[in-house]
Amino acid sequence: MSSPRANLGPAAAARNRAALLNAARTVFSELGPHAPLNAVARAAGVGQGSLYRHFPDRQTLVLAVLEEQVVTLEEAAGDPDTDLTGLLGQVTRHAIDSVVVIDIVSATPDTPPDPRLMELRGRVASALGSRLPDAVATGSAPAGTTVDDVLLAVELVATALTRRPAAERADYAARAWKLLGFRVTAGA
Amino acid sequence: MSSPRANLGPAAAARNRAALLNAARTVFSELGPHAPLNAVARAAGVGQGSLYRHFPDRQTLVLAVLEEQVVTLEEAAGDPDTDLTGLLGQVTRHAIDSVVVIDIVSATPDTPPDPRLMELRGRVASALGSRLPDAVATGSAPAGTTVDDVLLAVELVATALTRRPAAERADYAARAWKLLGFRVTAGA
Amino acid sequence: MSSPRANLGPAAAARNRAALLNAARTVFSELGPHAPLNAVARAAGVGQGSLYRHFPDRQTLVLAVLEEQVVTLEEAAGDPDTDLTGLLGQVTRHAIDSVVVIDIVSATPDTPPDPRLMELRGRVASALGSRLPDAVATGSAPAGTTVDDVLLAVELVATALTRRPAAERADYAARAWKLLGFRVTAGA
Amino acid sequence: MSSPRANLGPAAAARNRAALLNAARTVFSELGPHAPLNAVARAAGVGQGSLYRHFPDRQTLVLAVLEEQVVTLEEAAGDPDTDLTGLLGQVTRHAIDSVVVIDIVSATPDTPPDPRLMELRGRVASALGSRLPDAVATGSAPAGTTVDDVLLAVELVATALTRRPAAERADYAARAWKLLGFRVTAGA
DNA sequence: TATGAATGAGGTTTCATTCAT
DNA sequence: GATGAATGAAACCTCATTCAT
Repeated sequence: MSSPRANLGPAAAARNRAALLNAARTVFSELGPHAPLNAVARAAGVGQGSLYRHFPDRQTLVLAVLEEQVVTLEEAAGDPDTDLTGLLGQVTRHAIDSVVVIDIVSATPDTPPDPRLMELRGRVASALGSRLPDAVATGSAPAGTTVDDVLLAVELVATALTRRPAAERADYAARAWKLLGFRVTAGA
Repeated sequence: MSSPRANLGPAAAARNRAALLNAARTVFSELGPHAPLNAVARAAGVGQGSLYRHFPDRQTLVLAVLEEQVVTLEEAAGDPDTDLTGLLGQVTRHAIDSVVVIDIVSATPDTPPDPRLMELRGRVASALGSRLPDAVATGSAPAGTTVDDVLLAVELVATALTRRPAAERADYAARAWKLLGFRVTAGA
Repeated sequence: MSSPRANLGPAAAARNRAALLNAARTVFSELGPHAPLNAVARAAGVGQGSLYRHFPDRQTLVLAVLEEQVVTLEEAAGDPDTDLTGLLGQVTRHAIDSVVVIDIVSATPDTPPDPRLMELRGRVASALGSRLPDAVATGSAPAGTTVDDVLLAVELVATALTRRPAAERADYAARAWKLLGFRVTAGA
Repeated sequence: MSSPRANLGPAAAARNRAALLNAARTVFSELGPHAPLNAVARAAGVGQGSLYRHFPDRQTLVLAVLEEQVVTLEEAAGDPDTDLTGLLGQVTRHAIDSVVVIDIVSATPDTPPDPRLMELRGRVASALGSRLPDAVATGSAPAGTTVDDVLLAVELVATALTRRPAAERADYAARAWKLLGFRVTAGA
């Protein structure tokens, strides 16, 4: 009878997916990790049902957001001129912007770690690890730092950022990296 | 007509309060920071209403749990034989046990920090600060560490523990403290 | 596993809205202005959530009931053969049937008057005002009566009906209108 | 162990009762007819239990408030110089001040009218009735007014005041009395 | 007799998820 | 494949009432 949002057919699928990812970043960032999923759908200009078709649960949606960030990181790691300091800067920026994602991933302690998350973790390790020796050599990372140490450090910082008001995050991250002994590019 | 829980009268007040605090620790620890408050009441063997009388909201309840821990810390700090390493060990143990409390306190970023939390923070700072010079002198803390640095480190560790399965927490904390350059008594 | 109410899809939306309005009239009339909203949902054969989707709060629900009545009044006012006596009769009948609605609308004195209510009031004023001069001329209303007077009279009667047992309302209204000096068609 | 409010023994009984009545007027007036009863107890500086001992339910408490007002009215009626206009002014003032009481008395339509309320009604009728003939004679009340008419008018006005913001009540009452054709002393 | 904590039923509201169209 | 209304379980919280002291 009426004409709600036009049904653009399959063509809209990709567009919708992208819109949902963007909306997810925004909404989670504004409303926190417990933002109602329908807020994401609304922000994306998409029906509830489409949200669930693309991302059957909260976790999947968040992992997709993370994956985007990892891809970006891998691209940066593809440029031979980028060093650990730069990569960590990028990771920090992501953490600052989408702070909450990390809050949702593995939200339930004592839950078997999500394999998809583990995979992303591995890819981050590769990207950062490729620059670690150089970083240690130039003093951008403490002597004796292992790849696991770097990941641990990233986790400490990213998780802590989760609790800080947006306005303080950049400063806070800077202090934390300093305390940890890493040189990190200031967030853009 | 039926026999509800007996009304033990006002005499039960203190007992109830204590029971609620214990229950809160347990329940939050098991069900996570979003555990329904009625689960706490039930675990404490207390009516819904009593919970709300003693602790008008989640935040207040959690702060009371934290306060207990701070009191313990202050007692430990009263013993001249206890050094920073020992105090941090105790803090870490608390964090491991009641991991989630930190998750709830200041759960809403961008919210003006709760003054009650700030007060507790100050007391922790005093307790730890009193031992800092010694710790730096003996190499238990990195050279140049300030009280703020110690608090930052505690925050990084405690927050990160929040995300780890219970079984891994002790190990995880040990690795983190090592990375941060602090000597810390192994969790009990 | 069980068979909850069938999800009839969006097609049911209009039907649900109507069912809720009917249920609201009935339930409020029977249980009084503080009837639990879930009683309305149940009576309408509709889920809790649907009630809240259509009518986000009690006030909105009640205003919708009132609006229906105002529409009926406007229709009656559209018929040139209807005089003030007839219109007031209709208003009185509405008040008798849905007595409580007026109890809920503007339930909180000292609250800024709801603009939606003001709008309805304006529409009632138009409908009644169009017949006032004639009514004064024929002695159906006291000499010198203004539109505001008519509204005041309606308010006095409608509010008072709120307090009377259903069985007495028609008589009570008749007495009140007589005291006020208006000729009003006996309630149907 | 502690010393809460001192238990002054039976001597305090009368004092408590009075305090509760005062508190009831204030609290109902400020919080509306649904004010929690414990707010009344608190405002009276009296324990919950004492409230219930003196006034086993809301209705009883409210009737006691009304009774006080009726007594005042009867005292005024004892003075031969007071006419209907003055008595109605007093009634109006009471209605304005304690507006809500009438809201609570017989809050449930279709409930058998409370006999205590009926008795008060009778006393009001006597007080007002004694002045009616004079009032009609002097034009302070419409010709042909019966005692029942006066009571009906009082009810209309008092009930309607219930819905008005405090600031407007005096004006509103004046308009209503004028519409009803009674001369009434302006509220003090 | 006064006190005030305890109780718990019940109303309100939200939101993850389903499903007819 | 998209849409968006419907569902209802479940959390939150309030408050009338009881009762040990």
